[in-house]
Amino acid sequence: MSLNELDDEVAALLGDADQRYTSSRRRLISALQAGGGPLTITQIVATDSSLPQSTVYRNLTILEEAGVVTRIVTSDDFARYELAEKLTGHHHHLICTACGDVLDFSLDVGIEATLDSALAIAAAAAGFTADSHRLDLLGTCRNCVEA
Amino acid sequence: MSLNELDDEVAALLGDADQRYTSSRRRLISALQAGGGPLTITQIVATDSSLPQSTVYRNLTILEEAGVVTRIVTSDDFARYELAEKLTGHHHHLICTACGDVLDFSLDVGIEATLDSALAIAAAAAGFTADSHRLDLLGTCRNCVEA
DNA sequence: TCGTAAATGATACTGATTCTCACTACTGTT
DNA sequence: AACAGTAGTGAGAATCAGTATCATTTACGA
Repeated sequence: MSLNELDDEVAALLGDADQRYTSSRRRLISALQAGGGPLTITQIVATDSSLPQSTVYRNLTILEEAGVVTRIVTSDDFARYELAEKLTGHHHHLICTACGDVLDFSLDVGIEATLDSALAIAAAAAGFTADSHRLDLLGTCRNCVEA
Repeated sequence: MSLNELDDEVAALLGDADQRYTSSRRRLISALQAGGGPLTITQIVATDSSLPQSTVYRNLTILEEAGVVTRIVTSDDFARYELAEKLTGHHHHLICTACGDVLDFSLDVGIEATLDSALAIAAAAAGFTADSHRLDLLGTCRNCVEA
């Protein structure tokens, strides 16, 4: 998705939620797109220091409610945000247990399909209504292995 | 695993970590086993009110370092703990996005194997050293669907 | 039994996140 | 183009799950 298409899509989603696509929110989206993976609030503010922390927190909450971004929680103390799968496509995360960094990766479509049907069966057995799945790989990233 | 076998295993793991298997820790393990899924600190204290909160926090940290329990973080504000997979076997979680509750489920061994090999390939491609995977199903539990 | 080290638990503290609120910037109307 | 009304902003205060402190208690080994 090009930056323009992304912008249009974000504008539409915000419009549906009766929210404006303000300059702060544009800069936030732009920082997230440049990030190449989920970012912490600290990373976002470091990327674009014109964004005050309170604005980042507030707008990420609004963007999440509008379905534009997704909040990712790992085991460390910092929440991370990335563009929603609606915008970037379905993917998973490599979570480094040493430094906390998170990278994206995708699986073969066939495997996703196999998984989805197995999960649907398991969910039904528990009387659970499934919305989505979340698959993360925990380990050590290239940088931390070398260190 | 019976309660006695579990006790022996926990005692061994704590011994390896130069930690004692004290009465507080026994009660903690017992509460976690009775829980049938990951529990929050609040739930643990509610289950066994003789356990002070600070002791629960401290001992869960120690038990996690000893490999006896695992800390689970979902999107709500409360960490949850469950017995480590070493003790209960590999499994996954159904996470209710309405009430935050977490239930256990398992997948067919064949599907786990397929998944593991696909993940190994993806990890290698990213220069990532994989330790384990985490697969959760997000949705609405039976109670919340009815409500 | 004694001495030492570990565990306990009430309480104080920390820090990520959320809330508050006076101020600013839009948007649509006349 | 000025106006009124509404939404967004951002600095600082408040919140609260989780962690650290430390005097007291408990348990192990000699």
